[in-house]
Amino acid sequence: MKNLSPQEQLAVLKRASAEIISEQDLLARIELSQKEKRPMRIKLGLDPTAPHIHLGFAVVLRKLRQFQDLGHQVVLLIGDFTARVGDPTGRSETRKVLTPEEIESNARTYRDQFSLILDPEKTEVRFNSEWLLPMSFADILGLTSKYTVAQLLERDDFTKRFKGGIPIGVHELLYPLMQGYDSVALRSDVEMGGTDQKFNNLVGRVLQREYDQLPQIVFLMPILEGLDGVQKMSKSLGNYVGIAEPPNEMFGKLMSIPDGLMRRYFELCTEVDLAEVDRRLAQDHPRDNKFWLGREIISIYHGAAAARAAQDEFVKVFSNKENPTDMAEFVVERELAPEGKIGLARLLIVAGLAPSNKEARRLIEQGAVHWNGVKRTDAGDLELGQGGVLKVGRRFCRITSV
RNA sequence: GGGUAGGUGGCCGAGUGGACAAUGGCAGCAGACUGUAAAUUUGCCGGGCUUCGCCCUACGUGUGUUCGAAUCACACCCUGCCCA
Repeated sequence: MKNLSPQEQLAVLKRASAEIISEQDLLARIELSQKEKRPMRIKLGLDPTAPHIHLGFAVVLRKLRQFQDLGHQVVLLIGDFTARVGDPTGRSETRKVLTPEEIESNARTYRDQFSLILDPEKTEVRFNSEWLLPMSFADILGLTSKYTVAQLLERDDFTKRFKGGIPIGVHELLYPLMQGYDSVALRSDVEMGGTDQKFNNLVGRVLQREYDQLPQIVFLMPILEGLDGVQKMSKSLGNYVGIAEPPNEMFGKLMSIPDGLMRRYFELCTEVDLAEVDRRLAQDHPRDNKFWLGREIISIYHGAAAARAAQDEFVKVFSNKENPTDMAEFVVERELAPEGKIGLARLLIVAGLAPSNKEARRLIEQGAVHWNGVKRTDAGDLELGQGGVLKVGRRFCRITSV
């Protein structure tokens, strides 16, 4: 793939991208890179607190992987400094400064996590405290003098907050500048991000010019909607599919996306030809198409065999209402069940199937709880006998007693 | 620095001395239906318990007034807006 012409590279890269600022610049930079035999430096900024990669994040990472396959250098920038200073929600706790050892161990964690998609050999991991921490107030004034308040307020969310009377911390105003300065420090040729990063990434271009560098190309990927189909996929919203999740989990979650989102997922999460997708979406049963989608995505991370098995398991459990092949196990200690009996509500709690007694009783009353396939609506003592399968809503747990 | 409005459960947002664990909406959870989709519909939605009931903790923080406070007073903290 390395030997592709600049035009061909651009064609590969454009697939599923949202916006490239600008395409001409990118083409020219690729040409420059070939002429100078110097790989382009592709920057992606990351929040140090999110080492759990989901499909939405993978959209960007898989694009980075393409850059690598085309022979370019990926630089993962961990915003450890930015994160420490930044606390938009205004919690009072200040994050502690990382020790060199912690930084090193974090860097390893990142490499491990990201190597599920990226080629670790071609990935450079950097932390922005490296250059932001030593800056003096004079340095900061120098940096801030290169930008105006009006320019910063152009950012959409700042404008909204400003007009809506929602507070904006001065330090928040500085974020875009810090991020932009990262590009200067890294001498990045391309900065990758979701469309929500457009403003920040553009600041990098301006600052690079100020520091006599070629402005980076801003390469934006679409933001993938989460399982709810409305909000962006994110860990904190809980509407995500992690790429390291077990195949069965992934399959189940993917089956719950709205039908209308299937094409989008095909486009952003797989390499399947979109013409083929459109053809099948138009004629086949949505359920079958969603099965197909699930298999395609899972194949990327777990292989085709695992994907197939995940579908079979899904059919077994949810279509045929059988017990899953694998389920969580919980052993009831003797103290908990003196005479082989335990309160059902109590059992749900200790087995981690309900967060509180109240919630457990609620679930029981509402008919969400089955013991060995029989619905139990009594929160009272349960005869454990030889043990059995406890089902609460969609979750299963195998119970055994000692 | 002055004036003014405000801080309520995951979010939005009512309540302005007792009937308030706090109307309503969203989100969430569970049941029915189904393709673990959508739509629809029903119930739940702070916690504990010996659960048709009882108890504890909660309405920015702290004190106080009251038989009784989310609601009143005082102080403090925080935020918006206007003026300087």
